[in-house]
Amino acid sequence: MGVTLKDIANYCGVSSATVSMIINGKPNRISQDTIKKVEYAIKHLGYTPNIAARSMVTRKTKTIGLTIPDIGDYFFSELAKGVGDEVDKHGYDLLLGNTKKQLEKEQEYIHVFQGRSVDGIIFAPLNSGEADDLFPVLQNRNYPFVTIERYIEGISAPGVFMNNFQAAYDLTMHLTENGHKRIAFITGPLDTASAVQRFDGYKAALKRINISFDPALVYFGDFSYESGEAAGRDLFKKGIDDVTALLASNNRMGLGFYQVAESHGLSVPKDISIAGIGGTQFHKVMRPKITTIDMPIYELGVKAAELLFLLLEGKKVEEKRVVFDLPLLKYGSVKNICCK
Amino acid sequence: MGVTLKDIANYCGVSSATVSMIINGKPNRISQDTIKKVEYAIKHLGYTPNIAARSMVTRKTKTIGLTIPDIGDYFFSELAKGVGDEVDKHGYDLLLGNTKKQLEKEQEYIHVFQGRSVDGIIFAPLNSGEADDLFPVLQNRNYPFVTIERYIEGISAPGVFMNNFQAAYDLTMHLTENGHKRIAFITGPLDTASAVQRFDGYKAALKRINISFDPALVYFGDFSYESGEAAGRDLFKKGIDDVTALLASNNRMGLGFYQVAESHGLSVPKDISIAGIGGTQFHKVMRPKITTIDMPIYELGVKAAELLFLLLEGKKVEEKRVVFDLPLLKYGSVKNICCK
DNA sequence: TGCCTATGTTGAAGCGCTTAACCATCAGGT
DNA sequence: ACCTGATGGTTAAGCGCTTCAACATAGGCA
Repeated sequence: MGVTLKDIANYCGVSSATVSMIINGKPNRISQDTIKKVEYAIKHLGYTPNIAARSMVTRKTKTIGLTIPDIGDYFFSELAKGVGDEVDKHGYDLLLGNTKKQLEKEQEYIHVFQGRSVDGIIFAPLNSGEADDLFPVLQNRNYPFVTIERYIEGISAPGVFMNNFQAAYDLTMHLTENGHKRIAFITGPLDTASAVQRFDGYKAALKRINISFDPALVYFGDFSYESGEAAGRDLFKKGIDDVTALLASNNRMGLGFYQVAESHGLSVPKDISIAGIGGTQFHKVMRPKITTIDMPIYELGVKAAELLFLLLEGKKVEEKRVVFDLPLLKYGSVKNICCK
Repeated sequence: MGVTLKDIANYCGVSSATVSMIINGKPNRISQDTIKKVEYAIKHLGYTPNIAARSMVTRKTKTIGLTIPDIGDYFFSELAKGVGDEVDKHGYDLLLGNTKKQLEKEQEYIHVFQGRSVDGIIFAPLNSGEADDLFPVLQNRNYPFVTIERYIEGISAPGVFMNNFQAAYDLTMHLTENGHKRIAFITGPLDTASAVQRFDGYKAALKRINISFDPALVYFGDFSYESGEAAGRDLFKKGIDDVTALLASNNRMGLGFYQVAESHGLSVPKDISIAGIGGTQFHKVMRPKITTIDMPIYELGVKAAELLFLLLEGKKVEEKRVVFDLPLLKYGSVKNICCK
């Protein structure tokens, strides 16, 4: 079907080895004449190297596998974008495995990726918080891979992480600095490490300034819009009382809470302040703009890929685990109630 | 490095041909004994077929290439999800090419995909509205591919499309049925066919009910949030006058307009009705819920992949171009001003 | 016994490429 | 005339798999 090396070798009256060397820019001594001839033939006949054949012998596919729990979700698609751009920059291609948040699917893709001899794998966070037991296997086989936001007990795989603790801590401190003392909190799904870390950050900040932690102010969410709404409904059913601020473990829940608050006739931030940790794009178009923690999602993806390429180059990477601090973005959704 | 066919052939004391046949479930006469033996060895030694080697001889890679202009955009990631799920269902894998909205990148990926011998390609809409001149080339080579929302002059490639005309038409009619006569319109980028079609739908509906088209009511946008805001600012600078409704070519612009309207002290839909065509996820969390055209983005992706697989199976596909009608979702953002 | 058929398995070629090892030619030095 | 070292190539093996023709064996039948 396609044009092969041999075809253009014949066309030029040289051996296919010669052509191959020219294509790969080998430091071999080949006359400018033949180079010109071959290059012309390649253009003229429309030759594209067969990557499969090439990788059979080089044992490199120039392909990276990426598993994503839900490519339709903004967080993950943005992550994929970061990974993809970096991968592209290195001249590699991306094999995408959408795991639908299922651990089994992820395992399946590990096999697929191995069958396709990808040069490395990047594992995006799995919503469920489960850790794949194939990771140690990969590690033993010395198969290069990088994880994103995966806290796995017992093994320390290379990976990039976000400082979830600091994010929640900073946001809570920001609220208290503005005079808030009774701060409600919506958790993420507490079977995931990142949600727990955010919860811990919230508690630690309270402790820091000697506000005692009140379990009654905690609402258990799962990062979904609906669970933010539910938290709102719960809170307003109980009565707001002295609660002056709400901290959401992510902005999607913050938005859900916000809509419920507004529909209860409350105005943000006049009647209640809202802050949330990022990870969605909603905060970009919310009015008032919500005080939030910005997540460098794209950068997380880029960094993960960078890390993987360091591994691929066989460099001794001393910093195998990169933790991203998350910057606080102050907008109008937090009211200063302290010193007026 | 990995375990090969030969390894397990040796282990079992049979030839690799036998093992290959067993793996591929060939209708050959092989004794249950050897089958059992081989299957055990495969499990035991942890064998994974080398796909590259296989596809060298079968000339099939079980891989689909997908080009996407911006995987970080909700529309495209949802599309990718639909494509991916269908591709997965057929046991194929997905090679993702993020083109960053550049035609050249898309062309690059066409070459990459050919080099990787993908079995077929799916081209998502390119924002720029440009048509790749490699399409005819692919067509001549009989390379299976499917386009999504690409209106290409001169060639009729297989593809899936949305009825943009009908969407704008229906929405406009809905507004007029609610008594609106002066309806402002924000266009998409008019160098894309889909934006033009929506514009045409708007105009056709007006004509249908004998409202004369007023160019002064048209604002030129580019599908971005900011261009919606700009339209809003423009309109309020000129003065609302008798404009009672706004139709946005997509909801992202509708949202931008909405925020500006609210900041001008207008309330939706009391003071102005807003409707927009979908394609973003914002309308899901906007309050009031916006009357909109729902885009079956995911289904679009699925259908595109289905179409491709029909092509791959060599079936004579009579319906090579599928047009999706887009359902109208009526919510509270349109006020009835006709008969009260 | 001889032949046919069914059954189970193998040998070897070849997919398109890379690469190590080898060969030919020739100018220049001695 | 002979050797030497560039210079510019070629040959052939082999990557891991599939596939097809061919082969061995045994049972059935005349």
